[in-house]
Amino acid sequence: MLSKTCEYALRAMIYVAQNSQNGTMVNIKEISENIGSPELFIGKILQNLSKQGFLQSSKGRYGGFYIDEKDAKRSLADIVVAIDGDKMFRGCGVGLDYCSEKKPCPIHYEYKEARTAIHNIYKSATLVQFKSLTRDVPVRLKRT
Amino acid sequence: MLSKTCEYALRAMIYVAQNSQNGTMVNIKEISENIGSPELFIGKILQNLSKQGFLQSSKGRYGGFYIDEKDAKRSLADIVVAIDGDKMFRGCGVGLDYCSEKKPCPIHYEYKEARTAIHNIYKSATLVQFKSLTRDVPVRLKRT
DNA sequence: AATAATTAAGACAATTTTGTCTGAATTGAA
DNA sequence: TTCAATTCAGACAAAATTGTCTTAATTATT
Ligand code: SF4
Ligand code: SF4
Repeated sequence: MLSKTCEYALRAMIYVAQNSQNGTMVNIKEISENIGSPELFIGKILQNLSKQGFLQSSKGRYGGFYIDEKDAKRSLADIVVAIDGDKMFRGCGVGLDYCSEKKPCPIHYEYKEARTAIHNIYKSATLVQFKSLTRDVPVRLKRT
Repeated sequence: MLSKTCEYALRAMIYVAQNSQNGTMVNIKEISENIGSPELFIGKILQNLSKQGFLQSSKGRYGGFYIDEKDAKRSLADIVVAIDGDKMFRGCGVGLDYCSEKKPCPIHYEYKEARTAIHNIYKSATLVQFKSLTRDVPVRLKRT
């Protein structure tokens, strides 16, 4: 489905969004411990997303990553596309290079519909949603 | 979504099913040319599926692969699971190891539903379906 | 029986993805 | 200012996936 890199990215973004309350930055050690990823690898991933404008970063002591209100409105779909591209949302069910509407295969219409449903789910899911959920029901981002 | 290996496998199985009409075997050269895969690689993949009982093979001159009526009733889902496992059909939307019904994340229920829809599509799609379609509307298995 | 054409098997190789290391740059605090 | 803690950048390394080669076994035809 999603690449491992992309899964780490989603979990990390959710975690950072949840913990970007009062201006304090979240560092990669804390992130990796909480989402169950290699520390330096999630660093690389967030560096990339940071350059693409998905979150803010700060070097030096007490530095780390931060997601402000505006960025928390981004959807999971945006993050997925930024890392894995849109193959998951637009690709073919049996791996062809393009989707042939003219000569569709037996699963084409059903597949396309389901694929669109998945896309809509990721598009309408924002980081804020996960953030606001923190209070009463903490989202589990890691196997315990 | 699916691994490249699995995509090759699906396309090859569809092709072989379509061309297993009158007892003649289909060889890997023909298959690879028609589905756009490396010849020896699809050989390996079909060897594997053959050992798992998804199709028949025969060595020697005029040998190749063959899918009989019974095997053509297998679903695409069976093939996917045989190669990629069931991560696509049962995995989490953000990459956790297990699906937590007790503390679901904001996308859990929608995601689960869509994932099940995808699963049902692959489960109900059989090789025969593609086979019977051959006559009037040939399925395109390769980029032209 | 000899030959040509095919899959089977396992080792090997290339590529992509995932993960690590090292040093530089930056930042806040002492 | 100095120091410690952090991200940044790029090279490097390991692992997984994808693809190839070589030889053997098998089969039908001649
Ligand atoms: S018709 Fe089927 S095989 Fe062809 S592009 Fe669409 S989903 Fe893929
Ligand atoms: S609740 Fe959400 S994050 Fe947790 S396992 Fe289900 S889909 Fe994944």
